[in-house]
Amino acid sequence: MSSPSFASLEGAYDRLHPKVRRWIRDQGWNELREIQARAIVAALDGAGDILIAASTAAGKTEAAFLPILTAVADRTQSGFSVLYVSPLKALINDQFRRLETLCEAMEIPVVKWHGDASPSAKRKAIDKPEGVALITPESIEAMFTRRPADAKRLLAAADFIVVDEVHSFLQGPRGLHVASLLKRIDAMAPTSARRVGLSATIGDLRQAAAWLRPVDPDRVDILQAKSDAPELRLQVRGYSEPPDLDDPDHAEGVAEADEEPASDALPQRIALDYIADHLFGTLRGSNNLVFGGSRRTVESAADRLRRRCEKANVPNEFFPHHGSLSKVLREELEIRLKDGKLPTTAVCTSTLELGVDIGSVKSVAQIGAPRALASVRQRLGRTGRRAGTPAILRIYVREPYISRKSGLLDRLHMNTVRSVAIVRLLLAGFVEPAAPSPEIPSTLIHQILSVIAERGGISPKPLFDLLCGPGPFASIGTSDFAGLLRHLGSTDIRFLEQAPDGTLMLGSEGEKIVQSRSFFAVFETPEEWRLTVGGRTLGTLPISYPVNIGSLVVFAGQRWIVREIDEKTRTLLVAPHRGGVVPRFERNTFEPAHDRLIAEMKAVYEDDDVPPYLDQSGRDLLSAGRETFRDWDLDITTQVQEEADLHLFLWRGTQATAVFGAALSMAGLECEVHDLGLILPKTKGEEVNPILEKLAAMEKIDPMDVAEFVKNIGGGKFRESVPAPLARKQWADQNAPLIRTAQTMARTVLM
DNA sequence: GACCTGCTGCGGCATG
Repeated sequence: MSSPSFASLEGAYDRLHPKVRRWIRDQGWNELREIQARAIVAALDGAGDILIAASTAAGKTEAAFLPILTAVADRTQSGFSVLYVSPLKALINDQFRRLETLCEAMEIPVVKWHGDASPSAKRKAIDKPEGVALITPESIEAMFTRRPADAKRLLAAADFIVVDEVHSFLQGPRGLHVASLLKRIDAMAPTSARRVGLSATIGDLRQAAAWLRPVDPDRVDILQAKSDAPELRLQVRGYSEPPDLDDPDHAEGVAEADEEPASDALPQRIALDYIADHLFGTLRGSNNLVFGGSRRTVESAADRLRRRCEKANVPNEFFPHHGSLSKVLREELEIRLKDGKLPTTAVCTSTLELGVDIGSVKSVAQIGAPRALASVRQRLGRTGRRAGTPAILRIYVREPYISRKSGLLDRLHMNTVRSVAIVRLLLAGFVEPAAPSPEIPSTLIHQILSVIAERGGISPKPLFDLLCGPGPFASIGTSDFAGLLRHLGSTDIRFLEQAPDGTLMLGSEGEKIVQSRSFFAVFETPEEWRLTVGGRTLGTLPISYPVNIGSLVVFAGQRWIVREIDEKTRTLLVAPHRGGVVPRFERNTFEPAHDRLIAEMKAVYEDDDVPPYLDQSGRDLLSAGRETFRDWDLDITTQVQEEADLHLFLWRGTQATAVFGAALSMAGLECEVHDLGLILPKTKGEEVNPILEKLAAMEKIDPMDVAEFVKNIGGGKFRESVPAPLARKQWADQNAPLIRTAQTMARTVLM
C-alpha cells in the first residue's frame, strides 16, 4: 500500500523508454504531473496492481500508459499486451485519439474494439494480435461466447489490464459483469495480468481496491492525486410554484404557448419558467451544462430556453442531451461544445457527467436539489478546469406553493434543506461509498450461460470454482450454487441441461438467450418507438408512451406533430409543429439518499445559520422550513398525526428507511417511504405503538422473515429466473445490518 | 419521485 516518497519521484522521467521521453518532449510538456510521476514509479518499480484516483483531466490516461508502454515496448510474445476496458464507446474513441501518436512513435499497434469499430481492424488484430486493445465489457463478453479460441489467443497473454472509470463499476450489474470477465481472463492466463484502475475521486478507495483485486486488495498500490480543487463559486436559488396550481408536474408537461394569449387568460407561469428566465440571462454567450435530473425536465427546460432565444431574436444556443436522443444529435452537440466556436449550453441528464471529452465549461447548473454527492462532484469536475478559473455551480430549487391546505412535508421545504446539506457535505469532502448490488444472482446466471457457451459444457464443480469464491459472486456458496443450477435446469426454465456424466450444457431456452445479440450486455433495454423526420432519426420514446396520429410532442428541443405510426417497425413519423407536450419517459423509482445526507439535513433544520450562497427566496424557504421543524418539535418528536395519516420521522437514508418499512409490512402495516421517514396512511399512533414495542422487544428479527415482505426483491436481467429462496437469502445477507438498526429505530420512534 | 451503458457472424451483393 505504500507509495514512494516524493523525493524518489524525481527520476521518474528517466525511467521511461527513450521513445516515450521523446514523445513527451514533442508534446511540449515541461514536466510530469505528480500523479504521473508516482504512477511511473509504482508501475516500473512495483509488480502489483495500481489504483489511480484523480479528478477528470488530471492526466490519468498518460499516468497509466507512459510506464505501461515503457514496460511492454520490447515484448515479442503474441497476443495483446495491454487491454484497456472502458464503459463507453465514446471514451474509447477519445482515448484512441490520445494514444494514437504515442503508440505510433513506439511502433506499438493500438486497436479500437467495440460494436461500432471497424470490422477490418478487428480482423487484422485477430490475425496478428499485439499491442493495445481498447475494448468494452460487452465486446469481451462477445469474444468469450462467439470465438472462445480467439479469446484465449488474444486476451490471455496480456501484461496489463487497465480499467477506466472504475468508480462506475463499483456498484450495479455491469460492475459485477466486468469483475467476472477479469476473473475469467485470469483463469485462461499462465500468470495474472497486472490490473490498473483509473478512477475519479471516490468515497472509499479501499472498496475500489477490493473490486480491482478481490483476492488481495491490500496489495493494490493506491495513488490519489493531491486535490488541487479550484475556487468554488456557488449559488442556491429558491423558487416556489405559483398558487392555485393543481399539478405543477402537469404544468411542466405543457409547453408554453406560442402566441401570447389574451390578457385575461394569462397562463400561470410555473417555477420552471422563472428558472428558464434566469438561465437564459446568465448563461447566454458562454459554454455551460445544465443538469435537469430527468429527460422530461431536460426537454421542458430546453424548449423554454429555445423559445427565449427566438423571442429575443437571437440564435438558439441551448440544446437537450439525454439517452433517448439519437447518437447523431448528441454527437453534433458534443462537437459544438468541444469546438468552442459558438456559445453553447447543453441541457442534459447524467449523459454528460462522465468520460467524454467536451472541454471545460464556464459553469454547471442543476435544476432540482441533488441527491448524491458523487454526482455533484463529478458534474463540478466539468468546470473550473483551466488554471485560475473558478468552478461555478448554481442549484435551482423548486418548492410547492404553501396554502392553508398544505401538508407538513410540503411546509418543511425539504428540497431547499437538502440543497444546503449537499453544499455542506460537498465542502466537507464527503462522497457516498458504493452500495451493495441486488443483481448478484441475475448476473451469475448470465455468466453461467456465458461460460457454458464458451466451453461447450462444464461440470458443476469447475464452474463454481471459475465464477465463485473471492470476487463478484463471493456471497454465493456451494449449496446456493447447486440450488441455482437445479432451478435453471428445471422444466419451466430450461436454461441448462445435464448430461449423464454430470456435464452442464445449454438447455433449449439457454441456447436461445445466448444466441441473441442482446446477450452480451447484462442490462436490459425496454422497447421503444423510433421518432423520425424526413428519414432522419431524432431518438426514441418508451413504447408505453401513448401516441396517436396528431399527437403533439416536444422532443430534441423542438416541437412536432405525429403524422404516421408504423406499428411493425415501431416508428413514428413526425413533422414540425407549433404546439407541443413534453413526454414522460416514465419510471417509478427514485434515486436513493445516503444516511449521512439525511443526518446533515436534520442538522440544517436544527441550526440557524443563513448560508451566504442562498438567494433571498431560498433564505425565506429555508427559514420557513426551519420554523415548521421547530413548531412540530421534530428534533425530538418522531410521530406526527396529520389528519388520518401518521408520520414517522426516522432521519435515515433511503435504504435503512425502506428496510424499516419492510419490517413494518411484516407486522401488517403498509407505508410509503420519503426522505425523512415513512407515512402510514389511515393509521393512528395507538395502532402502531404496540407493533413497534413488539419489534423493539424481539430478541432478534430474522432478515429472512422480513425478506418475504420486500417488493421487487433482487433485480437484473434474469431476476425472474432466480429461485425465490436465493433472492430472499441475498437480500437478507445484504440487509442484515440494517435489520439490526431497525430495532433501534423502532425504539427511537416509540412514543 | 432517476439516470446511464452495449451488441456477432454470415451470406449475398456491389465495387475496385
